[in-house]
Amino acid sequence: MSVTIKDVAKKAGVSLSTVSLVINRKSHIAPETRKRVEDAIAELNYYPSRTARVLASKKTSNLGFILSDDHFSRAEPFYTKVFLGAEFEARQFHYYILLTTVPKNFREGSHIPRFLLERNVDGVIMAGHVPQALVDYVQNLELPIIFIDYSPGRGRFTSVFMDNEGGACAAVNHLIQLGHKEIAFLGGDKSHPSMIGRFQGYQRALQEHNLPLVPILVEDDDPETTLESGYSAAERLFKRGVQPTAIFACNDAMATGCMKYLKENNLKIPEDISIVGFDDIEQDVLLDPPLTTIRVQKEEMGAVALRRMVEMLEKKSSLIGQVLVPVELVVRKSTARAAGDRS
Amino acid sequence: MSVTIKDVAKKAGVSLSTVSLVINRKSHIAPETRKRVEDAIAELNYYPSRTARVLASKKTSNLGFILSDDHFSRAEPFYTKVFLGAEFEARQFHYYILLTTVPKNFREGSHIPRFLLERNVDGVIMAGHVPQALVDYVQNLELPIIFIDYSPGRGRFTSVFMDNEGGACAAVNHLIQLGHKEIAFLGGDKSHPSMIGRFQGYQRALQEHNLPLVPILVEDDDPETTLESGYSAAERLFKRGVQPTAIFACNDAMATGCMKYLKENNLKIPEDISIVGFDDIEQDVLLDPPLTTIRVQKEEMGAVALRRMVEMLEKKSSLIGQVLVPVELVVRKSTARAAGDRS
DNA sequence: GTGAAAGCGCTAACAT
DNA sequence: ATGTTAGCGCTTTCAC
Repeated sequence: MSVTIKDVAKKAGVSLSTVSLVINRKSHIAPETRKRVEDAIAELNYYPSRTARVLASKKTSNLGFILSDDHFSRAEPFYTKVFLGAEFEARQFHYYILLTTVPKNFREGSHIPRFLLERNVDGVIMAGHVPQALVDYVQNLELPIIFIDYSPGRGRFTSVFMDNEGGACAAVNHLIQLGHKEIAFLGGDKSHPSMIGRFQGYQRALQEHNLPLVPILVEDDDPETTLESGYSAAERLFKRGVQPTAIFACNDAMATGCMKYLKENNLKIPEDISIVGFDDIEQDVLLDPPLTTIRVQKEEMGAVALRRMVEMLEKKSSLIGQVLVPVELVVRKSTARAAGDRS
Repeated sequence: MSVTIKDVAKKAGVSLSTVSLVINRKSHIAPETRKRVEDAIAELNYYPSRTARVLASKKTSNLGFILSDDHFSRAEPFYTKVFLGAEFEARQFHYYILLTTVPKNFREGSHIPRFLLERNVDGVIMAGHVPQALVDYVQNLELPIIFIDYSPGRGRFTSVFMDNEGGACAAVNHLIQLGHKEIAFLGGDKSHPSMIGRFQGYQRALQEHNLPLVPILVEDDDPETTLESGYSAAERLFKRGVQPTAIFACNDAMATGCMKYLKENNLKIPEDISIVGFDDIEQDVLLDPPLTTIRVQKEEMGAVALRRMVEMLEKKSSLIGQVLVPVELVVRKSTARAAGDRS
């Protein structure tokens, strides 16, 4: 078979346990002994058998990553990138990630991820909306959990979010600095924490600049936040006879739908009206004009979650709470100085 | 700790190996003994330790799944779905899938997937274009490999493809049955095997119906197959003064670009001209009109690859060759009976 | 600081 | 058909 700890021990002229101690950096080993062992390892190109270590040490060095299937296969690869960020970070800590999906209508009695049944993970990361029944199941196993872009209704957990409020605030500040005073908010799905956060950011920016919150400029009754809802929300907004010089849309999909409406109604972007979105999806640069938006660091969200998990596992520090991943304003061509502004 | 094979043996009043034999369905066990063991397993809610099995049996029950990072995080979740299909299928065979990405510019000296260094997989599946250096590395490890939607230049391998030629042929047949006789081909990236296959399907369909291949109706000089190349290819085509009544575009992105050009030039779809694409990407239904296309079963491609891998592993049958996953015509609103046709 | 030895939970000959 | 036993490659007391 392949080279084992025994071979290393023999080559280095020490015992098995010494090699083990060197590998695991436990207790103190005489520098020269350590060197001999390390040389032997290098020469033999030795990699400890993960399986044997797991069996002997009672920790699996595996992490579960659970997503609902519809989230994962969405056209916008948000969660794919989150996973990528986590997987990349996991390499550093020598964890394997076992990725699996559960049906969005998961309930008691559904197929349970194998790595849970076999108790083959040290912890699990769940991204996006996951079924409560699954959360309960994992909790019963007493496995540490980290949520990404989600937090279950009951219980206290650690969750990683993007900075929705800060991002929205930055977006609206950008508009204000361009001289806009009549800034509409286009939103939807008011129950979603992200959407709530973004609306709060909108409010905060206005407030900080002593601009009034004009209810008639806020259009967020749609239950969805899609391209279509952006279009119809814009329609409803303008049918009210308002004349905003700028619009903050709660995400890029809605911004895109809104732009479609504006164009069809002969409003020039950004000459007549500026618009900024949120998310920085890939299509943004293909729009005409390219959309100013808030960039979300999806990979970083995954990486942060992974580091948090490792902390919980290794330092036993079970600090509970939210982690906010910073976002960033990306200025493209859909925003310009307000007409008539000469500040 | 948790319940072990020992507990089961004691409870069932048999030896360890009997339990092991029952679990692994090897040799024949008296039906009643088997029943006793199975009852004990059920009662104790016993799951064999995967780790211990791996250590004792020399097979990892893990499969590596490698993608290049840019493929995986594309906006169109093609490979995500392929992976999903493989992962889902893997559950049935009790394999874990270790998913990782490599940079597209991977070369000797790059970071090598950990599961390869640690020899912790029984085989590897690679999807999309993967670096030759990696392929060589895996081959040196003497691990079985299956490719999806790709096949390396040198060496003989098993690859899973979609049925490009059959799909293209079905698409063009559909047009012919609608009475079209002047059918243009819009393609690009002539070096890509998929594009070659699709052009062959176009040819075959014409041939089967005794229609001539008119070179001036073929426009495939663009090195890309994007929305933009679809637009410019259409432009070049029509600037030649031809008047096709239908167009087969080699993928939906090009079809979309082509539609944009047609609309700008006041050609009505499908009244004046029919168009069919290939891929069935999610945006198709949002187009105006919704695009008739060829559906590719992405999940099935992953599932097929996985089953093939399991066969290689378990039956040692190393049948080498291509596997074609069937595709399917999806008729929407972009195709209609040819004007003036009354068959 | 280093070595000896007892497992970790299972499989796989080999006996019976 | 079933039991006995020797590992698989490593970690981890416990001596020295």
